[in-house]
Amino acid sequence: MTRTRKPLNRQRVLQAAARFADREGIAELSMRKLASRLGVEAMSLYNHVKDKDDILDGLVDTVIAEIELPATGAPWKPAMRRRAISAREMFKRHPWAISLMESRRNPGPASMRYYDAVLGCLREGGFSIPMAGHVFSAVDSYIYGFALQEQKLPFKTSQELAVLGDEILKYLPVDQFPYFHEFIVKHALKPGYDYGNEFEFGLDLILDAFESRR
Amino acid sequence: MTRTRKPLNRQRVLQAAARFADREGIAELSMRKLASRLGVEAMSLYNHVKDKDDILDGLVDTVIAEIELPATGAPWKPAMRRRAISAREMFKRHPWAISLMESRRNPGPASMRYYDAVLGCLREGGFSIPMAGHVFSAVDSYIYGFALQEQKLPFKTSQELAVLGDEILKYLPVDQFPYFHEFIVKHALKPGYDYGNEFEFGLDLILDAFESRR
DNA sequence: ACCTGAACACCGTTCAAGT
DNA sequence: ACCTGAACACCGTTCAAGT
Repeated sequence: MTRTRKPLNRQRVLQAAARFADREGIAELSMRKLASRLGVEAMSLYNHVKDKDDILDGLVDTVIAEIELPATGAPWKPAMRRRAISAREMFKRHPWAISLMESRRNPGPASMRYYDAVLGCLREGGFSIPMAGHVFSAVDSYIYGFALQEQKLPFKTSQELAVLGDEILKYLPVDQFPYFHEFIVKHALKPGYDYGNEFEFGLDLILDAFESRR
Repeated sequence: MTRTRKPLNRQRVLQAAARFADREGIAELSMRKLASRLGVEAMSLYNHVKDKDDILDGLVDTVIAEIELPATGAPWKPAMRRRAISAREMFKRHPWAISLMESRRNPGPASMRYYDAVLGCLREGGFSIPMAGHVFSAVDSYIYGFALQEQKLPFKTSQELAVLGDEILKYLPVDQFPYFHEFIVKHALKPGYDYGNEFEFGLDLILDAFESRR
């Protein structure tokens, strides 16, 4: 009995790798498991990608491609705002992406298009070259760092925090950590607290500051 | 022949792990290699740490402890500025730290002290609790994200870029990436360009913005 | 052209056995 | 109390052999 199957290719390998990482986490991703997900042996993957590093580089470019590009010629501020929010949503969908960004140094085509579109939007929006560099650096640093912090937090909302509740206060003696204790009790535990809301506050603060310096 | 040697302990294991990561990179760190660096077999490490995750958690706390804490009661702005610069220098010393921050979720004592000191400096500096939360979130996001970007860059200065030189321009056709091309040729390749200088620009932009909203 | 079995040099971790 | 040898269940990658 012969089974027919779609032949593999680089793109199908990368798509499967992204799905796997979404579900199981990037730490679980191995050549053997990925291959078995594709109904094939690990060694077969090497016909379509160079090695595991190549897969990881490819994954970074795949997720960068999901970020909404700012339109060149559109008003720079709402355009930057939208692509920042779009980037953050991508990091929420693929929590493993942030750790991959860090370790990968080879930009793929989607990353190149991203860089060009952001710089283009800023240049056409009236920023000098050095100033466009400042905006790019500050805004992207903020996006990546926020995504990293959001992921690192053991809780995101007052509800999640309330579940930990007394547990967490035990590790937070008021005499040793008075300000941290105050922050948790008087602020983060209050209904409606959601760390995620901080994102747009900081983003708008940065964008406003650049607007007045343009 | 019996060799006497200092008995191991958790702290010595963590110190050796940090030195190893500084020299060889975090990806190279294995229980076996670390043990051999300490003149012992891998299994011995399990007498002093729970497992490899415990070492990684410990490493995060070790490097956080290297960040200069803002003094409570000191003027908030220079204090925030100094600790931000101190944090960035720590990430330069330990490039592997940023990737570890991402994956670790259990804050150790040094991280707790850090949170408390930063919040304390802001509260005593006249910020309301929610505003202190805004500052903390924005500034720390910026620090982590900048460290991540700096590490991801294939070049940091115009000199390093000049070495890549034509190599890089080959992958950057002007018709396909006009703005990126412009940025590299007219700005980043100019003598004196150093991406590291962006750090304080963005930092001061954020601090100034918060000052006017305090 | 694509896939595979066997092999190599690694991992983290456990467990019983040593001192 | 601390260290170790052997073992287990994994890794990524190569190579020659299959179709």
